[in-house]
Amino acid sequence: MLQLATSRPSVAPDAGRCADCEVRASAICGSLDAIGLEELGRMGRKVHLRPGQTLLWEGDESVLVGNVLEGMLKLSTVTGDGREQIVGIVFPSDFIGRPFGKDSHHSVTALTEARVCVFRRGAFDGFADSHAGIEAALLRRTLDELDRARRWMLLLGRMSATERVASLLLEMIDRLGGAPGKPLSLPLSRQQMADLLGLAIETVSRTMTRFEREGLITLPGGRRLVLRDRAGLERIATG
Amino acid sequence: MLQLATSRPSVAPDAGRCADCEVRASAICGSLDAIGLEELGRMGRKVHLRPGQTLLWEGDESVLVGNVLEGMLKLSTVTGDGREQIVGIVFPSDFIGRPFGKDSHHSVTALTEARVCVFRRGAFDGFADSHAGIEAALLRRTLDELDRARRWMLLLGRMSATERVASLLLEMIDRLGGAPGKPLSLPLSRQQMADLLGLAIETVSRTMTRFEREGLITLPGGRRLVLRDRAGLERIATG
DNA sequence: CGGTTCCTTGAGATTAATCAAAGAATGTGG
DNA sequence: CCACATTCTTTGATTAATCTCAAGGAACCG
Repeated sequence: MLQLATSRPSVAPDAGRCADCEVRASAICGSLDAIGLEELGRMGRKVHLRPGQTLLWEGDESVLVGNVLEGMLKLSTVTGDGREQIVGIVFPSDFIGRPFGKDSHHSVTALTEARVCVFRRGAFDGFADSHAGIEAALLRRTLDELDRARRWMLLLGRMSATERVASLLLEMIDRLGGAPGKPLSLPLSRQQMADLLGLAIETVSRTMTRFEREGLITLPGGRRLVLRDRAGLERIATG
Repeated sequence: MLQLATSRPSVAPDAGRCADCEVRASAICGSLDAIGLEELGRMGRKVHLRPGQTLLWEGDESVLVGNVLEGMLKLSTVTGDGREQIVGIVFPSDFIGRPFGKDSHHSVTALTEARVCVFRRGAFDGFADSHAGIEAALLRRTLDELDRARRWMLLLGRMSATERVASLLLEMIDRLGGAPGKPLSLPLSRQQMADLLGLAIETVSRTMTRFEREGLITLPGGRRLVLRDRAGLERIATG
């Protein structure tokens, strides 16, 4: 919950080899031609983050934006007295940071080892303004993100603890390619699941063991999960 | 909570007089030149909605998008068994509907008398793609909307009923130009406040009367509100 | 004025949070 | 590879917050 002081993210010197970037096709850069890509490449640098390291802090001036190359990161906000809410999880090819805005409304923190391709916000804003394709791609992404955020608002505002946990498990299984019987390694700690679901950690834990007792899942320990009864989970998640 | 069947929205014949549109400067159309504006004008029509009328239904195909000209509308989703969550409130010059997407993830319903300038979604998508300024303006708006949605996620996930109601009152006071001592007419019913805050209607009601007992506000009846102690409310809202 | 809808209030049930402590899992240095 | 420290997870008991159910009062609408 509490963000410990973290060491400085390490910056790789070999910045802008965009042409053979692993997310070239799916990230917003996919909209650029060779010339634009070359120009953008000169502006960016690659940053490596260890789990727990924070790239952007809530409330700070919005200085960086970028694309996730590898790993998962959380976007989170905190109340005055330290209660945390995770407001989004990002995956490779997702965009992070707040372009066209003075400050960052949430922190961005690595959940796993992660690599991110970052740009100075001001430079990126200018570049985007002269490359309509980037803005168009970013618009589509942002609209999707907004849909997701609003769906999550329904979960946070109107669903019971049981429904919330079932929804999250299904979402993780889908996003991480889980299948019945196949063990899946959860990328989130119980506390992070709680912070995402707006619940206490104990409630998440209890709900998961109840699901196990009811034969919906198996928990072989060590943050691993086996799906047993997808239809059952779906019935619960739907309310 | 339950959406009653509503009559068909009435469509005004005098569609496209964009040049003297009341939200011309602040809506996304502000980015267009005279020619683009003329072209867009031919595509749009104006729709009048009475309070409670729904323009777009959750789950339906995304057929319409548009700008709010006058009034307030709510964006809402519903669980399988009918629990409602309001995921956004829109005001004049705000954009509504889901461009570049197959279906609409939430309903759009008038809270007050409202007028909206609407476009067929497909036609708008095409227009936007050939007018970068529109996409740029829409992107900025969508980013702001996403920030708001995420801030609300913190409220829904981590704040107490008391904090939620205080936050909402402050937001309404600010958005509607309230000031200490000046009576303000709330545009939301208690049920709608509850649906926005993820609370039961009784909890909202009780919290408001408690705020009145504590001298933070006065409730002269009839959905009217007088602010008495802004600092007090802010102290509560912050947590 | 009578009907309808909206709002408030009370009592009791229920859910989830909190407090507390024991039990895994993970990592570290010997 | 093991013993120990640390962190994460589970479980239990209790408390607190909010919801639900129920009913009376206020506002609003022909």
